[in-house]
Amino acid sequence: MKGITHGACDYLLKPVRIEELRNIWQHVVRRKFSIRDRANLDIYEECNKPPDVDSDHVHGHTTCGSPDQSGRPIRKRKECCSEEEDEGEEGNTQEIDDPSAPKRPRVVWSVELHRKFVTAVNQLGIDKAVPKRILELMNVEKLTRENVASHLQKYRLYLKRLSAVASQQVSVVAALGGRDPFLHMGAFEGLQGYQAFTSAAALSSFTPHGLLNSPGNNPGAFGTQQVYASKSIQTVSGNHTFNHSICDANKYHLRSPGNQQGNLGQGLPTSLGQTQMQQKWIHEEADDLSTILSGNGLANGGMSATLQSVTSSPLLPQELVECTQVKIASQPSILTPSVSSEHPEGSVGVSSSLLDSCVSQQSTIPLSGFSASELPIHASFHNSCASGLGGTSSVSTPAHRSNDLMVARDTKAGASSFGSTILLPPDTEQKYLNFGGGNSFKQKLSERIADNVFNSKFVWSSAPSSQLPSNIGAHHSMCQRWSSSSSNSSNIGVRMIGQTSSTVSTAAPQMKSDFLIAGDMLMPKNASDLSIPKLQSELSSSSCSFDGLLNSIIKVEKDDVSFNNDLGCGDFYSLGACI
DNA sequence: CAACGAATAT
DNA sequence: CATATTCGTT
Repeated sequence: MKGITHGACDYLLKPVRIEELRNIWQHVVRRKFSIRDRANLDIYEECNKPPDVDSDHVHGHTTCGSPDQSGRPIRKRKECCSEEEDEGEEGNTQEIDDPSAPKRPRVVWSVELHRKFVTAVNQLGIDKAVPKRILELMNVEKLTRENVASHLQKYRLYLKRLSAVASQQVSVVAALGGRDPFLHMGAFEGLQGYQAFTSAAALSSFTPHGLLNSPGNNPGAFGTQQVYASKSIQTVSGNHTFNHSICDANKYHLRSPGNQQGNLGQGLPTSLGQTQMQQKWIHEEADDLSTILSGNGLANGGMSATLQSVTSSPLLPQELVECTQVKIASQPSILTPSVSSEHPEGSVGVSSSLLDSCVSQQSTIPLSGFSASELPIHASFHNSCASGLGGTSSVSTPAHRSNDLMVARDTKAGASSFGSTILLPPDTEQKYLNFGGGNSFKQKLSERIADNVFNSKFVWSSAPSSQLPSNIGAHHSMCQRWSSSSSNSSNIGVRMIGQTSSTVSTAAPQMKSDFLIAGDMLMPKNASDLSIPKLQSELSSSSCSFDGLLNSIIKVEKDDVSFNNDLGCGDFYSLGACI
């Protein structure tokens, strides 16, 4: 049946089904589908798409995002065909055999839609989330169970990947340190760092994505975020919070594990003093995270690992971003001492341990206790680049940042690929996150991260960077840059801690722009969503550096390669670990 | 039979 | 790639 070939451009090559042909034909005829401009577009698509819709939207853009902003995402285009009488008329007749009419337009999982989806999933709990229920919760008109199932499949895949990465990194970390990062550690230092970390992590993990996503998704969110953005750190956390709240508010809360509730989050928010809403979110998130973390040593480890992994993981740029943010965030948290008290040492220990391990490895300078979270990164960088670079004076080199960022950015482009690279750990089976025992952690982490990351399709890549050091040789240079950048970031972080956001903003003006770019990533298709960029840029400014670094690093490592494996110190890992 | 979820097709 | 559809299970 199929063998026919299409005339239209693309189609020429592809064999088309009769049905398809038919549909196309119908469209053409009925709709007077004119070949003109769009002609090139896939006819196929035309067929699928609802005519009206098409007309309205221009291809790519329309896709998803733009709609959301407009208000309603394109959920489904339902009517398209049906309405169109095209098929409809003959409809009855066709019903049976004629698929044409029936053909529904493909569901475009706009941010909005996805948001709903995620929310639903969160509400249900990842384990219980089945298409039918999700569909119910989503309560979207034309969505079908199949649609949801399909999306769920993808989503799960995503989570899995995410977890895999995280686990991997964790393992790596362990390997690197040799010591269990999580298990022990200096309690105290760790505390602050930890808390910071935790909160940051929590926030970051969730937020970052949220940011990216949310902005696109929720216009409202945007505005909010922006508002907060003013303060870098706070902003960051706030943003995150915001995003979440906006987007997922419901979701994340889900169930917090029975564990103690973490105060960390609170501490953060408090310090930040952001809007109630935000705080709320933050708290919640933080709580979740903290809870999770604190809940189990493992969990903690897992968290950190996860976070790290996320950050470091090449997979998602967003993730990277998040990570970055996390770090940033962490600092603020650090500021808040009160929080720490509540948390179990273990958690703290964990974080600290991470840091320590990283630090220890690096000979580089320890920024300061608090920066710990960042430190690791630092260290990692050094390590990775390491061999050659050796002790960098890293800490302060703000100047370069812009360059660094650029690099990072470019890198990112390449980076996108990594994700595939990741291996799934054996454990993977466990739902999605394997690490240690914190189920809650798992969930949350997975959820949040997933949410955010999930959609994001980063487009970073768009920026072709001639500059990119694709080669190993470049690697060194890169490293240096990074290190510098990293150092910068760390510095920033530090400053931030001590000072506040202002510093940050100052420090990384350019970053913003880069960031923006990164921001684009979120919604590749929806240029319209762009609104995000501004905010993001602001928000992320602090994080930007990180992202850039991370990304670049990651990418470099990846691209450059192979080294990673050997020592385990591979840049890649180191990053992950440190980060 | 309905719903799932993985696999596969488009 | 992102979705849709198919297919084998439960």
